[in-house]
Amino acid sequence: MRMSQLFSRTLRQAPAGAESRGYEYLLRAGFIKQLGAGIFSNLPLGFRSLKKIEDIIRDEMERIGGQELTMPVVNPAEIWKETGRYYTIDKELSRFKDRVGRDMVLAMTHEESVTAVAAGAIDSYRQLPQLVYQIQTKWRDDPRPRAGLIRVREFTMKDSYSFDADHEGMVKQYEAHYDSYFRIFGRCGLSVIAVGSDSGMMGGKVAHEYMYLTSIGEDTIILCDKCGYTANRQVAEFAKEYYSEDMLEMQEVETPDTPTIQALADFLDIPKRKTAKAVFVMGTFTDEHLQEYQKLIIAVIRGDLEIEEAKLQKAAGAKELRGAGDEEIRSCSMEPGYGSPVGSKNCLVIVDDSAAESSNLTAGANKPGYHIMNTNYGRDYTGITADIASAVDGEACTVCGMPLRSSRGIEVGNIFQLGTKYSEALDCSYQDIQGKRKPVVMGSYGIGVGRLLACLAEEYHDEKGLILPISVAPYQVHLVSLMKSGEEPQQLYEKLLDAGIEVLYDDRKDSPGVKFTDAELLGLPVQITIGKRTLEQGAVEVSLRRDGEKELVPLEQVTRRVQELIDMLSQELLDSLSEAP
RNA sequence: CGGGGUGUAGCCUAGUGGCUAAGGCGCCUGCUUUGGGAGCAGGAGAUCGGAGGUUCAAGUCCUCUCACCCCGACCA
Repeated sequence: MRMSQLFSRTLRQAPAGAESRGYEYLLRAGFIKQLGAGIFSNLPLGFRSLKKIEDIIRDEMERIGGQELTMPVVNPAEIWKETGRYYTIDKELSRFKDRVGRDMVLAMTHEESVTAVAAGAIDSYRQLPQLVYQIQTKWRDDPRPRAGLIRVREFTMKDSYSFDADHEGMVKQYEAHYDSYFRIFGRCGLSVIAVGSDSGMMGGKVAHEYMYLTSIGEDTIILCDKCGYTANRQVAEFAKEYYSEDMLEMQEVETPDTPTIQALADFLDIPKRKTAKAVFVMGTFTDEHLQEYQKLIIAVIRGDLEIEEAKLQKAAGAKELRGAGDEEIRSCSMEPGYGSPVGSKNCLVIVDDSAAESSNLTAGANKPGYHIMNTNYGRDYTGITADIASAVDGEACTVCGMPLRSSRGIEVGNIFQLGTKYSEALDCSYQDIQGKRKPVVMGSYGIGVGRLLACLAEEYHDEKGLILPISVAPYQVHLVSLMKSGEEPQQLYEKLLDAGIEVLYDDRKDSPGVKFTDAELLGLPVQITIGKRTLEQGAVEVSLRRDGEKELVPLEQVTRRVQELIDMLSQELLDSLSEAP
């Protein structure tokens, strides 16, 4: 490609709102262009990178037996009603009616459609297992898109779906994906870790997320450096210490101006772990007639710990949670700041095991300025016990007991063991060897392609611009010509093309400074500089973007030398694969 | 959906209610220049996000509205 003809142009200044360096460079280098909140165009350079990522994904999907197909972005709402997601997913799922008033949705993922397709295609156990995948546009009307390509509303996702006769088969395909994903991310040059995760709206039990660890990430990961335990904070567990002793009589005490645990502990001069904290939230639930209703939830946890909302939501079985207002709390006979489940009415009580298993905790008296000492779960109040505590730095690992550490990360892929949720809802079944009809057992597996590129831009840049790995850079070579006349640059360009090398040829009439700066901004792995000065020695300069060290290469050896460098860079990425966990 | 912020040319910015809306980058033409974002001269490009209003006079003040960004809620 000639740079003088390139569709996009580089920007000297970053458009306002480019928060991270990776995003800034993608914009300035002309990879992407924003059209609306969370809506981007992929310009030719960005599109080439995305295609390279997609081809790596295709390669690896085919390796584990995947067959590519595509499914429609617009779905009749009917199948989404049958699986219930039409009702359980909120505004994130965009709905509309077609011209005759039929309910339609924009697919945010394709479990429904793939299951409907498979229902017609699969009849017999002989056809199983199956694995199909697509690289398709998804639309999710996220309430808050942000961070450039990290969190968008329209995006390209690789999604694959496995179909098996039984759980064991599904686990096999799940494990194949588990390894395949490391190969995919590795070939793109991105280091990720797999962490146990919440299955969220997908349903199912076992799930992993592939996280790229970065300070700009929006998920919090809990890890154990000793034994390798990793989990999203939403589901991360830790070893809790209980403090059990003989139960004492409840006793009300006056505790003025102590609406927080800290104030209470200071006032009574007791450790926080001797207190019980009550957190009030309103949960939205769906009854058997699919009618929504709200109910106050009081979450009780020992005062030295914090509530993890995702865990609480799951334990309560609520569709969504929001903070409760003071009046809502009082209407259930409790008092904000001095609340406890003792004497509560008309609300759902969820008790963390830390509070349930510890004795004689000081809890609110449900009147301002008073607390009750020596409350005990089971004797003084009841409720559902569950683990609703948030794992934080320094808590003990459940596996090995060593202190846990937290880190920020971005989810670039996920794998779910779905089971039969969708196959049962949409009647996707097969006949087994005994002629018995059974639902197929499914798995679903996603990779955000654009998000992956965004993570790579985040990982691979310096103060001058991008330094994308050779496997995903839009071109392999940036040929910079400083000549104002002469045939040599053009001839070299054609020679490289003939050798099958991907070249971006800067044939513009700009000054050397402009060209070098742009070459650094785009950051193509190999740079060739050809100018009068080099030609006097019958040579060109060749350098790698990542270190900038220049070598003089005779004209007739350029193609071979550049090919060597490309092979070396490619091999490095492949070599790193064996190191994957 | 709550809180905060910003909308002036392709990009970044300036602009006490008062003359024809200013500058830098980029763009076009010509000349010069060519190993690190060149120089000179000339030029194009803005219904100041939109709609109402106040005023002799609105980019500037008021109301409404739209869009985008950030924090939170939410989420892959």
